[in-house]
Amino acid sequence: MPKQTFLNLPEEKRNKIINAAVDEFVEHGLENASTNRIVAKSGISKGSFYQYFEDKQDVFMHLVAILEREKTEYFKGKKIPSMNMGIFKYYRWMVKTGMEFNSIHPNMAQAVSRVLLGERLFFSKYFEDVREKTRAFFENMINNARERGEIDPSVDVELAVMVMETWQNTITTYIFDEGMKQKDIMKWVHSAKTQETIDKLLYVMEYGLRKTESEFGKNS
Amino acid sequence: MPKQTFLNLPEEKRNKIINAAVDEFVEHGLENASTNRIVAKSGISKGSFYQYFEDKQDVFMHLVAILEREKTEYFKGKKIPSMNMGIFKYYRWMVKTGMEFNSIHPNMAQAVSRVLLGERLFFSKYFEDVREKTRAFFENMINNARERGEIDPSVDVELAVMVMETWQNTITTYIFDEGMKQKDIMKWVHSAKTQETIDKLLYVMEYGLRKTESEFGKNS
DNA sequence: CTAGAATGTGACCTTAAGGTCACATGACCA
DNA sequence: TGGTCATGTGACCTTAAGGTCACATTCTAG
Repeated sequence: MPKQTFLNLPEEKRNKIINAAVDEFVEHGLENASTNRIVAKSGISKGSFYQYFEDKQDVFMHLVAILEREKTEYFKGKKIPSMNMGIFKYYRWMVKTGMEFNSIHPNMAQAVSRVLLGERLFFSKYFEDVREKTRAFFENMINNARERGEIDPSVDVELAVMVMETWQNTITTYIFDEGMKQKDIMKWVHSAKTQETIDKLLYVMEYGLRKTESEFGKNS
Repeated sequence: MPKQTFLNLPEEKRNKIINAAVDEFVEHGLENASTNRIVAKSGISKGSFYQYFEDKQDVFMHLVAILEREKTEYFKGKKIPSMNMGIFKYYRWMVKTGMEFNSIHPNMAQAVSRVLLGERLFFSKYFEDVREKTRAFFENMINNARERGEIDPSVDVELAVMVMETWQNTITTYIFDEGMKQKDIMKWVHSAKTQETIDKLLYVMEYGLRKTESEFGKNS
């Protein structure tokens, strides 16, 4: 957390520093952010920077705190549309309100989410072709299933591809995040518990996608 | 892609270099990987490194190519369990076979997936508390819904939390990946098409989670 | 055995990072 | 006005990055 010296600063100066840091994190993430560039952009000296913060991680933590505070306020400002709405409606409301908030504070939200959720080169131009191959494969698979009458023809192919891609990435990440903590990853992957978790995750996707668009329309 | 000089090398030497690079990428990702450390670990000189590769990205690309080739071979080796199985069964088989492959080549697979899918600090120890707060919130929400009889009591709470967390992260990332390309992000977020995509994504989750575990059992 | 090409090497270059500190500047009070 | 204490400053430190190149070593062919 920032030192008292920073909190004593006039708001304008504080904002200038924060904004410079936000820009830096948006562009370079946390690890590759440069304190030199931050001080240059915000027009303070290096010495001052270290009188305000421990290091760049300290700045970032402060940023997360600010965003969290503002988000909480924003949510409080919006009254929940109807009391006792179901869990899914509530979740939907939360996600959408969060999206709205992010679009109001695009830079700050992006800076934080870039660091927390990671910069995934998979989606960068360098790997466009790799990604396109996967997507084309899924698309083909879904179209075949439609032709065989296995899934409803009204299903949104693009959406299904997105879901399948997401699910695959989620499971891969899960396997590495969790699996690498284990001493014997092969044993862990083949264990009943792990397989059950994966099965369940896949069933959530399957049942979610089985519902056709027309059914979505009816029930919404 | 690596230069001819690298391809001429004896296999043993090539492997030593590749393994050193893999270790480096696992630990530091692509951008923070150090060629100095790679050459030190693999026991070659800096000059040689630059005779074999353009730069570290070149090494990484080669690594992706190797992994892709080996994965394709692995999949070819496994025969598909039954012909004409449904799309979801096929997807399940693919995901699981992919998992198996990754657990056989944990380092290489992790190096590549770390770079492509990103190192997400959200899951690091620094942000454990932030993440725990979100998870606790979801858990509470789900438990309440269970008590109100809104969702089946047999539903796996931990799994539902995981799905909700994933879905939220996916949507946030999607908004930034796509939204930042637009000139007016607020307009884009509020556009009918964007809202529809989000709605559909949320319905996939909703219908997926609505199905209870007991039903999973029946249909699998 | 030797000439010449191919390969291997590490000292050295520039650049930039994070971080420190002796000193300059300005605010505030006796 | 003079003195003291908080704040601001940027030259300077170490470290390490990516990359180059003149030279050493090894291999190949005549």
